[in-house]
Amino acid sequence: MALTHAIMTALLEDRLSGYELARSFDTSLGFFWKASHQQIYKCLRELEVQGLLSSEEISQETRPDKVVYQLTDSGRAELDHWVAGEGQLREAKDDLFVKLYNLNEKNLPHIQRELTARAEHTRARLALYRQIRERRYQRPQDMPLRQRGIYLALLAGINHCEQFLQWTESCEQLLASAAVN
Amino acid sequence: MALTHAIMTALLEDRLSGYELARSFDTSLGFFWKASHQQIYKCLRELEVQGLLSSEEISQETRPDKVVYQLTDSGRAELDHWVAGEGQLREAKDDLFVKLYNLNEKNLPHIQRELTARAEHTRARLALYRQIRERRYQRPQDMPLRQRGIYLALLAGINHCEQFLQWTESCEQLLASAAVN
DNA sequence: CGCCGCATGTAATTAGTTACATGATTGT
DNA sequence: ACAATCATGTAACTAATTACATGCGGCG
Repeated sequence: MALTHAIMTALLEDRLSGYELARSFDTSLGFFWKASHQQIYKCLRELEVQGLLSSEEISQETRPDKVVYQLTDSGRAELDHWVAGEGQLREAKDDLFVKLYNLNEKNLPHIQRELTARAEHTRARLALYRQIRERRYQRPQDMPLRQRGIYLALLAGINHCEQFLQWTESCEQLLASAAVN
Repeated sequence: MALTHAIMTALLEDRLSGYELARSFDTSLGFFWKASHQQIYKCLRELEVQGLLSSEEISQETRPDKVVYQLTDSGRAELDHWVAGEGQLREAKDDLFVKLYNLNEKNLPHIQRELTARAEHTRARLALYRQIRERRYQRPQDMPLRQRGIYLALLAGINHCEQFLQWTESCEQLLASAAVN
């Protein structure tokens, strides 16, 4: 489960509760690895049993108590070991492309709508990425290595969105004429 | 399971055996939806039970017998229904970006190697995509709708590869100076 | 004779999703 | 009063991976 490594990565610099992890997976690292809170809590318990994380209960006055986790030395070692290993490529799976294989006169309007919706979603995502870049990564070349890595991941997200939006324009062009016929 | 729909899509025009499906998932549709042969065989049996596919055993002299599947009317209807429904976006998961969040002096050489390997893999993939485009999609605007859809999926693959390769160059630039220090 | 491609599976495990559940506090 | 946010879980299920297994025919 690479989710374990994503969680440990999120804990590299901060001690976080399951809830906070789930929140941070809605942004930042979560742009590249999504997980539900259920999965995260389960994973956290397993990681603690394995001794890769340690936990501490924090009492809070105004809010419910929470349990924060941090990397243990052996967690750090395991993470280093994972990073040093060969990453395996998992092919992206996307409904949209499978649907395009089904394109015909009848479903054309619907698929065009889906393309538009995806473009819309991608535009929003791109705006968010760009905002993060402007706020925090004006001069990546001056930053420490880890920050540069995070910046590069962000840049991959930005480039991917830009490319996707260009592609949706190609789709519009190639499908526009068909809509008339 | 969207794999069922990918399988039905692959059977839109051809009657195929499980083995042939697995092979075709190494190319074409498989660029966008991967599956192992075990998963495919299992799925085929379930789809037949549900009446969405029908099968026929084909005796072969020089090779082992095989079972070919084809879409039934209700399979076609189900596929149409799925295409007409709302597609759900599943966020891509990629080790590489999680690893970038772990970037430091120690693992830098390894991560650079991984980036290079991915670029290499992407170049090969891109060459394949381009070959397919040149051989079969010289004039997509003159093709029937379904072919255009398939072309657009291919184009997404091409654009994605091109974008990724540009990104790996950004990585090289931003990480080159660090390697010296 | 041994490996490769064709062709099909079982079994066990891991990963991930969906539905449901609880209970506190803060803001409108 | 009601919804939203914080905080944590259980249970059931679906999807996917990994390891193992079988047997035939062609090629070098």
